[in-house]
Amino acid sequence: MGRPKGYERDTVLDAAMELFWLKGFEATTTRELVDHLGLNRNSLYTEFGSKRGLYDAALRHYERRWLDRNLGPLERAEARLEDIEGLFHHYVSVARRTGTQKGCMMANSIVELAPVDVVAKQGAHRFLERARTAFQNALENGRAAGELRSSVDSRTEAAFFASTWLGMLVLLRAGSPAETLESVADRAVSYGRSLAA
Amino acid sequence: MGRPKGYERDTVLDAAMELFWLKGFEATTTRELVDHLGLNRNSLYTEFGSKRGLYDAALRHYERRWLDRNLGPLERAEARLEDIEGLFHHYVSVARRTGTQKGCMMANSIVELAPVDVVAKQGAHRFLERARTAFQNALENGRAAGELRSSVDSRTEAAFFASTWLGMLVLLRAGSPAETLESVADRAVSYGRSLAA
DNA sequence: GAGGTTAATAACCGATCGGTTAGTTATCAA
DNA sequence: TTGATAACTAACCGATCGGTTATTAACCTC
Repeated sequence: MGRPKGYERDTVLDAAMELFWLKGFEATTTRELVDHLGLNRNSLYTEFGSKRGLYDAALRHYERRWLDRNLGPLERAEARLEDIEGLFHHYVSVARRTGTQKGCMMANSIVELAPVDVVAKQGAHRFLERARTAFQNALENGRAAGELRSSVDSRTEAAFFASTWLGMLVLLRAGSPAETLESVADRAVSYGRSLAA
Repeated sequence: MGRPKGYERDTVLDAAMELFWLKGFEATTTRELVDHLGLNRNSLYTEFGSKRGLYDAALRHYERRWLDRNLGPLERAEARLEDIEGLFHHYVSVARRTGTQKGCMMANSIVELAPVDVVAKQGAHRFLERARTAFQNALENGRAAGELRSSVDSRTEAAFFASTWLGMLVLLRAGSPAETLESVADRAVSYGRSLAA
């Protein structure tokens, strides 16, 4: 009942994600948002409550839309060392393909908001824990499959992979040349193989 | 001639650096700045021209004040593998010591400004090049001293170290526990040693 | 087709933003 | 002591910020 919405929430979140991803939270104005999102000012506030409410929704949208896709393979029960390699190589291809430099919205959110916003900080910790767990899962499954030496401490190694990956996300955001990303990925991959049985 | 300044430029830059470092460029207001810097509004604009002028000066101040200290050892002609290890361990101790999470102002600047600001992007590339070169210098000096295998590609390895280090800076900014940073540093150090002759 | 309901429109709000201007105060040289 | 210079104070500026408030338009049910 009532007038139907002239927008689709998912489409709006896509556009909001793009804007916040590129420019960050503070530098994105509500005017820009209403101009690009396909909904009017009033609907923005009735649907999302506030600029920050929209940002948080866009960030969750990003997690579903991108992180699930990128980290997903490492989180499967069948994950292996090659899935870690795939992740690193994926970001090299992103660097090679992309024009604009957006990096990772979640990493951007950490840097911009985590130190001064308790909600963002919690989201950051959830994300970092997820990433480390994903790497760890792939390592442990790989070890169970006999790919890795039994002596490797998967939790520690996972933290190392996660940190290198985070660094790549910053390099991506800086617009570093793809060759740099490739160097990092190559070394990360060869490090992973050095853990092999 | 004329009335003497009631502030010292270096003191002002220290305070501006702290504020911009913690909160970023956009979220720091000129009111906050004049409240904490020990100079008045008018002097801020005659001395630095604009909010952005002050930010850029504060960022250069950060480079002198912190990056020179942290990267300096790796840039010496006598730099060795142990200087790389020292850098990684240094950031673990920062994580263990610190209450607030500021990370690295330069890394924060990359994430916040590089994609939408050509000046910031140039600064980012200068910084990243400096970091990679520092690692590379330590590696090549180490190799010349017989510490490293002659087969290692110092440029590629340096990019890898730099990325892992960048990741640590993000972890620091997220307020990750010191143990996480320690895991990363330990693995980075042991990776460095795996390059030994 | 009338009444109820909800979204779209657009004018509007106080607050705060980065930045400027007018006038006062402190120092120097002569 | 006076005049030039430069930094101080503080009031002020238009623009823009995030958010709200009527009012109108589009849909449903009965």
